[in-house]
Amino acid sequence: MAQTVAEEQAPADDSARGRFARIYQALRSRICLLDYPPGKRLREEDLAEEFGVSRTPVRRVLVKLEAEGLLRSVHGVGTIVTDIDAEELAQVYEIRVELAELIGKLSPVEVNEELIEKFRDIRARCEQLTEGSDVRQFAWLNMEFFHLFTSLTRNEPLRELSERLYYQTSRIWMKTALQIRDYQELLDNEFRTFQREVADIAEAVEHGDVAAAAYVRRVHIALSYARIRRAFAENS
Amino acid sequence: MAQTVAEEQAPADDSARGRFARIYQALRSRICLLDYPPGKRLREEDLAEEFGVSRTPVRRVLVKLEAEGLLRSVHGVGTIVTDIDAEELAQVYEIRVELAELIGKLSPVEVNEELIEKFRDIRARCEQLTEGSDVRQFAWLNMEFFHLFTSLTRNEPLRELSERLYYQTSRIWMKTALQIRDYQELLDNEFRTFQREVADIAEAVEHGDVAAAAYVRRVHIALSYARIRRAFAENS
DNA sequence: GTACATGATGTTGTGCACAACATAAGAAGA
DNA sequence: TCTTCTTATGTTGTGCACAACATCATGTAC
Repeated sequence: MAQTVAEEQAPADDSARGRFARIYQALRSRICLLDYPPGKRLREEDLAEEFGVSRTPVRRVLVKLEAEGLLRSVHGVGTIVTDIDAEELAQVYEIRVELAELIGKLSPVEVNEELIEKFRDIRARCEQLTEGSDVRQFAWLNMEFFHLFTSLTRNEPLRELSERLYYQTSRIWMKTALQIRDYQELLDNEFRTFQREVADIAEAVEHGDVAAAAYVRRVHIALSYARIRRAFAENS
Repeated sequence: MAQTVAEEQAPADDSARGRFARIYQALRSRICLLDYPPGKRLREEDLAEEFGVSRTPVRRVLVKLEAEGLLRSVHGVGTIVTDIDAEELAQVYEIRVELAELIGKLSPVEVNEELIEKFRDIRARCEQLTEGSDVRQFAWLNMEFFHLFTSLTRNEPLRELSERLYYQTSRIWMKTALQIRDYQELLDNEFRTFQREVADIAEAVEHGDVAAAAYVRRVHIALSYARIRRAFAENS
């Protein structure tokens, strides 16, 4: 199964905390990568069986995911992956844009060779994205790059907030893209744009200019949202 | 007990969601108002007994509060109210300052008479804060005013983020204030400053200038943090 | 045929007993 | 006296049976 790619980084720790983290990351990845698309109904017992535990620890994870706005449990009905309507999506993007810029302004890290190397590495892997590539691979790289970008600030709470908003919106972005006619054309275009973004930011980091990198990111987030919004309005 | 003041707004709903909300708000208020100071160890069974339920629904609430950074459960030890060290506090304030300004910029509400009246009302109640007033009353008004201020934006996710950061830091601010020698002098000064802040913001709202109100708020948050930081450094 | 009542089915929520774990006190040995 | 192992105690974590709830199908009265 493809989702093992997303879950292989899970900690091997077998304590209570380790199990919790493993299940949590697995479910969050599946939601983010659309293995569990918005509206999907999950059954606690199925998950419990899959992870080899009872419903109790699974419920713990579900409560946390619900607190983060990715799930919603309804008594007697089920646990449903949340969807986001157009207005709320716009609101979250408004904030994401601002937070992206703040990552370059609040407690930016001092750039060292190791960090530069990480950006070079992911840039190289992004270059391999060709037209017609797997959407899933794109989503995965996007997520990986996001985490690398947030590591540009030492402000841990800011990283947390950004991460939370990212997991709320990136999946909706992807879901919307897949609904569009000729979505492959749109996606190919997004692939190229993403490659330019990664390249620009990587170079800014190499010059030690974290603020510039953040501003590039800000602009790309805003433009990416504007593009898909327009495409959706034109031919949904 | 004084905390009933904070909990009387709880919904009377007796369904599962209603119980959950009631327990959640009660515990969050207690943490925010220092009834449960940082480091305090809670026992699930005590809480269960107090609210007339078993440990199970209580644990649900605790998991959510843990996800929000207010609690931390440790297997075999207990559930502990989190503390925040100086560095993280500074980081959260950095963000709060920026978010306060954003509340005036992203999807501001159009001011109507009802909203103005609410600001007039809380302003009048703040004027009654005299020197030597109850710290608890101050904390409560502060919280109430915070919620009113966040209602200046229609951006719901932004409100949520602001709320989360507020509950994380305001209690630490208060705890720090109480540790300072001659804290009554500091607090009296803060009372007056807070009254000015409320008055300034209320007037900005009356003029329909939400952006100005938000900027005043931004400045006050930053200055408030700077003052207590200096006071703590000088005579802790 | 339609509206409504009633039961069957499936899901999450709750209560409770016990396991896993951490901590501190105490005993045994050097 | 100090160290170390053991044990007692208290806490959160887990598993399981059942209650509460929502939904859909079925049947019945009109």
